[in-house]
Amino acid sequence: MRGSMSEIPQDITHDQYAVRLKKLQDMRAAGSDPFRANCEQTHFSGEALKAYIDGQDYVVPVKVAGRLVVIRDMGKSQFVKVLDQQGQIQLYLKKDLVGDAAYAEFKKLDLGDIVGAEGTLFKTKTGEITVRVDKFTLVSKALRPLPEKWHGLTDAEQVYRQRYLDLIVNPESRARLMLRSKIVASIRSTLASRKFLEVETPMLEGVAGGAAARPFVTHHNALGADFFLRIALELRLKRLLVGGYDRVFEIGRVFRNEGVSRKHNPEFTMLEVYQAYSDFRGMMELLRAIIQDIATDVLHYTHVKHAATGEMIHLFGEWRSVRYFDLIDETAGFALSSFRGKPEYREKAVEACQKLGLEVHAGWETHEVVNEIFGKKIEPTLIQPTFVTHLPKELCPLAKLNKEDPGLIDVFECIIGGMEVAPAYSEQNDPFVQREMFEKQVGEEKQNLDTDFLLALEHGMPPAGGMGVGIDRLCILLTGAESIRDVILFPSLRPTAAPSAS
RNA sequence: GGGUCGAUAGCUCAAUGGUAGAGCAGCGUCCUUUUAAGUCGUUGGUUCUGGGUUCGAAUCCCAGUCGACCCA
Repeated sequence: MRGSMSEIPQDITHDQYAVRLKKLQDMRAAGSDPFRANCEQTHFSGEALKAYIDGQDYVVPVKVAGRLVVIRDMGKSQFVKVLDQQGQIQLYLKKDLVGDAAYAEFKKLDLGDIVGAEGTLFKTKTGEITVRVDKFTLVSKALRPLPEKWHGLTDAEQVYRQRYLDLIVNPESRARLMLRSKIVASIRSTLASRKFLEVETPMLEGVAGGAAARPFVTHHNALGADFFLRIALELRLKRLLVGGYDRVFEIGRVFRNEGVSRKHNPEFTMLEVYQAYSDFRGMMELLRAIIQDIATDVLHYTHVKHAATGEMIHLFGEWRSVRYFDLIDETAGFALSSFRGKPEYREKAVEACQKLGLEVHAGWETHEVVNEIFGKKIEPTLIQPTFVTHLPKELCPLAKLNKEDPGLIDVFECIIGGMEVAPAYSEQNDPFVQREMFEKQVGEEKQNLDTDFLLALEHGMPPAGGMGVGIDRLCILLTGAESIRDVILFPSLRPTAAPSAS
């Protein structure tokens, strides 16, 4: 247990917390408040750096604020750096400029303290634009020390549990997670420019539909009812198509009660977008636009490096489009698809898996056996953006069946960097076909049948293209991250007993 | 759920059964344009937790906690 205000360890030089606490108490005893309610700021660091007029030292006045992350004490002058949202800016203090008393106060500041400073911009003899400080104020005292300045914070657990420390000392984390914000903002702007409405639909659902996944269950006390946390946005957004909102999207959290891995977090962010009077081909164009707008406006790159292979992924130009079964046949080494619908199809599919060294589980449906080839042998090899089309209908019950081949559906899976980034469909709007496919999917578990959604479809839903984009995976891809945890500010971890803050 | 690896000072890391160390941070000193500033001195340890083996355990064994990676 660390010392409270009333109990400071005897030897305060042994404990950085105690040293800082003592300084805080001294300040309070002297009548000054080290935790201010406000602090005037005219410029972020980046704006201040841009405000400097070349050759005009000590002319442009600025007020900046941020956390002290570097202190270089030169005796009667100091160079320090503060960190704010835009990055770092250097401050320069001279004893004869701020006065003896203020200078002595400044010397008592610790790394991690948050200060406000006002002064004028100049360029040091080594060329760094710096604020020459006339006045400074401690606006928040840090009682605990920062992690190491050069190596930063590397302990994965602490990086995730105490993300704020990671953001302070690891610039690459700071930049990567900020990039995520900008990516999401760019998506919103692309969709808004195409007249899509952003909506918010329930996270607490009576039926968790729209995907095949195990939901989290929670309980509403007043209603005396269990709710599921949503696993997809689809069935709600399509009701809005019925309601006459022709272009809608939602960017929101969905929850799946399944394993945790480098590619899976129990809660993750989905973009789902629906456009009436369009179809899955329209979604291809939309997805390209979304990603290419991000590349242009946020990344300022036309290609990104695939983290695992180092291969360059080209985001512009035409994207490859290929039929699911063409890829399957090619990988199997024979025309497996020619056996579709024939009695020996399963046998041939199992044979193909065995040839490829893939394990087949006895309980799998035939389409699952075939999809094992896709998941294990094909998807990981599709590094360049690829639309895989004409999937077997069993893989998705919400898509329109293909006119020429009703065993297939009018959909694409967009694969980039060996990862499924976005599935899109021509949406099923025939209430009879939809009911049949739902019933096949839920089997005996009729309580999972969203009959209210089927009722909505019976009122008529316009033909539409729909698409789901896994925002986290897209960010992994575009930021070159190695794990979903690196693009989520606070990834899910096993709870621990809360460490005492007192 | 299974396997492998990891946890040592505030942070980054050493120490292969025999006195737990270094760098940064901290504390004290010198230094009025520094760039991981420099200089001299110096404090700081429940070696993740609990058992066991041993004359002796950070180190070996068992169990647990948390994390990372791989597999399901």
